[in-house]
Amino acid sequence: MENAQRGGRRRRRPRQSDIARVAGVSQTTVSLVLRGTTIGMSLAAETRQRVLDAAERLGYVPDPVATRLAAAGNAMLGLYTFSATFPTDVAHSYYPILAGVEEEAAAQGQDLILFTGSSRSGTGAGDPASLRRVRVADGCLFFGRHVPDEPIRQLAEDGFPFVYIGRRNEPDVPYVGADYVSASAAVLAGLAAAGHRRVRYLREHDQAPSSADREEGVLRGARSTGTETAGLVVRTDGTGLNGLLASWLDDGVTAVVVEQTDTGAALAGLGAAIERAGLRCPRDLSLAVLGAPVGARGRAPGGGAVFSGFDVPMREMGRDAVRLLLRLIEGAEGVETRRLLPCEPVDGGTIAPPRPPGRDPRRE
Amino acid sequence: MENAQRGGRRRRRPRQSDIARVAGVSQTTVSLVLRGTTIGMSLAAETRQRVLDAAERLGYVPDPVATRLAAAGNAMLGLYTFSATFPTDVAHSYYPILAGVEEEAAAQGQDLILFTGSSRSGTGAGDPASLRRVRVADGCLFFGRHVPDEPIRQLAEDGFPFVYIGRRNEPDVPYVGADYVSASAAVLAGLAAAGHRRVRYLREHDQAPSSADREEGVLRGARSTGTETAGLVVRTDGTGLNGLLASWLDDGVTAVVVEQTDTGAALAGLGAAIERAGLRCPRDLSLAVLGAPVGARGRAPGGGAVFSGFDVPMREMGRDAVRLLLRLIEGAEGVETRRLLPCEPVDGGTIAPPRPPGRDPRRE
DNA sequence: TCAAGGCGCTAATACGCATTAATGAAACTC
DNA sequence: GAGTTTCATTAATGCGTATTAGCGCCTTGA
Repeated sequence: MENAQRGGRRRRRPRQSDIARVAGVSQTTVSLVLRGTTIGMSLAAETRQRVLDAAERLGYVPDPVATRLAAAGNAMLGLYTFSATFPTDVAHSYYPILAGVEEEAAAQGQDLILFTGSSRSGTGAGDPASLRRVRVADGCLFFGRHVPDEPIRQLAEDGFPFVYIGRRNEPDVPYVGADYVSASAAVLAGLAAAGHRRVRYLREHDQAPSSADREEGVLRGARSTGTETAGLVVRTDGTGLNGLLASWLDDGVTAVVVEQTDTGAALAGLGAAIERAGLRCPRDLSLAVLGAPVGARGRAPGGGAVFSGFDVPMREMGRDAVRLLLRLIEGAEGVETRRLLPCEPVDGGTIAPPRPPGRDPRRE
Repeated sequence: MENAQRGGRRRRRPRQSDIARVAGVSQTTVSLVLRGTTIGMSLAAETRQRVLDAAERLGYVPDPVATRLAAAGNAMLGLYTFSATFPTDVAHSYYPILAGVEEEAAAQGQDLILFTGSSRSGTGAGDPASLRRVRVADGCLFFGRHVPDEPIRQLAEDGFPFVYIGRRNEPDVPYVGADYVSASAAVLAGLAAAGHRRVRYLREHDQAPSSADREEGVLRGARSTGTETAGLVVRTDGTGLNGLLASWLDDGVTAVVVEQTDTGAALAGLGAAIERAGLRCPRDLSLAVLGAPVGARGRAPGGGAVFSGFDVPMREMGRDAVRLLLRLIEGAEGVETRRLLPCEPVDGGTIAPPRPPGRDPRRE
């Protein structure tokens, strides 16, 4: 239909059969020679040379499309996200995943298809029709905080290979996630070691496995270190943070732990509240961030210090997800299909010993 | 060979012949129905519906490779870069292009295939074989500072549609670039308006169209504003900047213009030298940057001000390149295939009137 | 009643390459 | 010299889709 080659006087690209004619052999022989597939085959050196010469003379280059068709597999991995793929505001947060995926895919000789379906149809991210498109790839990676279960189950039933980036609760769903539980517990341990006993954990309202894991880690860490757990967990939609902050100070809270999600709303809001209150960190209040994306870590309010907490190994998650997906595609047995990667602790400058009891930083 | 289906229970992807069997028609009919190619054909509405139902039920998606082999389009655009696609250090510099491309591709209902030049063959980025893979897409976008000409010419000869992101010198090569010449000239005009007459332009050593354009713009701007052109252009490999800076001050230079490329080496080096010399900007020296990527603009040394200069409309270049490519794919006539987009001037805080003649900022 | 034409659908083929089964010929065995 | 084993090559087929050239049937007009 729109094949440009039909133009007319343009010389058709030479194919194997052209070489075959020139060299006086069959197309099969040409394929064998050029492919180097001497497995179980043997070719006369003289014939091989004739073919190579002819190929050289005609300027033969293999057609990658035909090659892939014949090889019954198209060496393409899909990447599908349930949020719009590249929204500007989360760019920094998800970019390392993409970078890691791309990097490893390239290393493995796979091309990457970015499915843009989520943003297109407008019917929301999980549109089943758009999701089905991923099947053009040999396998697919999924990521995004919130995910529709049903269409995925369909794919799973069909035996289509896929891997989530991020932990999932559904059984039998392969994923590569981050060990938020251990990392969060470690942060609480660090605060306790610095002397903090009254802490608040500020998290967003929504429900996602990664949020649940952080909360679990925080609670676990608090319990095992003697940190108070009453009132520890606080949910926010990003509003009323001024009031919250004030009440915490009234209560003698000396450290705040903040969940960092892709939007970063909680942290940004709290940072603004702290600056408005004229507080300095960590002198007046210690601060820790759970899961700042590597390389996009912000600066603490009023201080310019790097946030203490931990980094999420986004890039490595992307890489590992590709490796796992390829194992699944090749049908490997006995692969561990649910992996949690350790998070890198960050010893920033926002944790200090607590201020003396009774001292109200707002009075100074 | 690498046929993944053998795993056992994985259901093969349904093809048109499967649909045909279920619907009780021929594969041809399935193709006609799904393709919507009713040109000169007529199909019973009832038959059409049966086919559509079967396709839906089986979860059919067309194989992009086979589709291409049969000389039809598959609604996929390629994106190929000659540097590794996502090297960490240039991440911020190229990301907006990717974002723009993705955004527009999604809006146009096209998926995106990321081809990584540096992939399997290991023979380097411009490896011809690796480049040919792009043909599985309907068309392809290219970007990267340095580019091998020959393989591209091959594609062009075959009538394969492609667009460069970034200006190219070769005639007949479609591109979407940035108007560095005008933007650079405008920066020089701005410096002249502030009173600067003795200026230096620091550029990197390599040769790329975008660098040549900036230099041309600088010279043009200098000539038309009475700025000295002798010794204006200085090339650097990033070393010896301390000495350079000292000699400039000796010569009474009051402003420096720096080329910002994807590596940002020149700017980073100069910034360090300025800080080491204890200078403040713009009090002691005015500074302008040619082509800071939007959103990743750094801060001036010792001042914290935003660099004056101009922004490169990377995102818009990405978007426009997609639009142009689609026009080429559909074979539109009379399309302007070589486009330069205007750069956004940035009135930052690093340009001030020159210090009084004879005053040496190092003595203070 | 017959040719002309429209309708609804399919058989056959092309796309370019990889792979398997098979063939003919030469070399070797006893 | 009949049977067996290598060796070198090829015919045939498949990969999944698009397109071309019909085929049989039913109307229509004369």
